[in-house]
Amino acid sequence: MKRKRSYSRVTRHALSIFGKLIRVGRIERNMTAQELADRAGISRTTLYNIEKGAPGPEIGIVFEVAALVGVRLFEPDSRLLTMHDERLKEKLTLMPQSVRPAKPEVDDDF
Amino acid sequence: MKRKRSYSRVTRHALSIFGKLIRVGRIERNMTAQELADRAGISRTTLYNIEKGAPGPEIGIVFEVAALVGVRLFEPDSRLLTMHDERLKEKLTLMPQSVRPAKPEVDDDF
DNA sequence: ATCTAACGTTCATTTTAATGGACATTCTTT
DNA sequence: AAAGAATGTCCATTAAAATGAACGTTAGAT
Repeated sequence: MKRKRSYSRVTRHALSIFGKLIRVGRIERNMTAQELADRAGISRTTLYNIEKGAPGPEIGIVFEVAALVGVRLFEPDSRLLTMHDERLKEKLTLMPQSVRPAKPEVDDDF
Repeated sequence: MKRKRSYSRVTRHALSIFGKLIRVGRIERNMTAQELADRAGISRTTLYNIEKGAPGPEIGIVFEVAALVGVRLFEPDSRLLTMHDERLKEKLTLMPQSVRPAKPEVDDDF
């Protein structure tokens, strides 16, 4: 079966930005593509795809590369960090363990 | 050849947080795992791995899912957004096009 | 201006993720 | 407490990413 996928504009945009951030970080740190690839334990081709903002690469690899060049998603001042792991875990326990879809077809999210 | 990979602590942590954020977002929006998976065009198994914080899933898919439940990497107040695409492109053109590794083995980043 | 190395890009092969099914295990509502 | 549904998790198959080689192009140091 074919599996062609589509990505929303926001996703593509985020990927593009993320790739550029990594590239900028790498150049600022004076690393060659090969060097960074080696340190990350990946091939230069994969790094190329990451910097290009391709949707395919594994998220773990991308995060790893990002960390290597100082690009962090959860910066100290980021709103996302405000809720770090433990907090989220707590919050999660306070929420329903399984979700029951709303009976009526009323779309309540807008 | 074996290709076993290792991920740094920060990477694993970031993945864990990201997965939890998605899960919280999903539950808040009252979606079942199957629903969200369908909307994202992926299998429930993959969503399961994403929420678990596995490093394997494609970054494009993860970003897409995140967007669907309202988790945005580049929030308005995020430092990362301050530099959006165009700015980064500019900055990039002002930087060297190719990096030349420092001659001496002096490790200058610390 | 030249020369070397970093970069952009493609491609066949290898390795791994995505899938859908299946089943046990909780939740949640009745 | 019983039922039904949502979730956790494993597995074989299928589709796609990661790799490394290759090669032309371009930037930057001499």
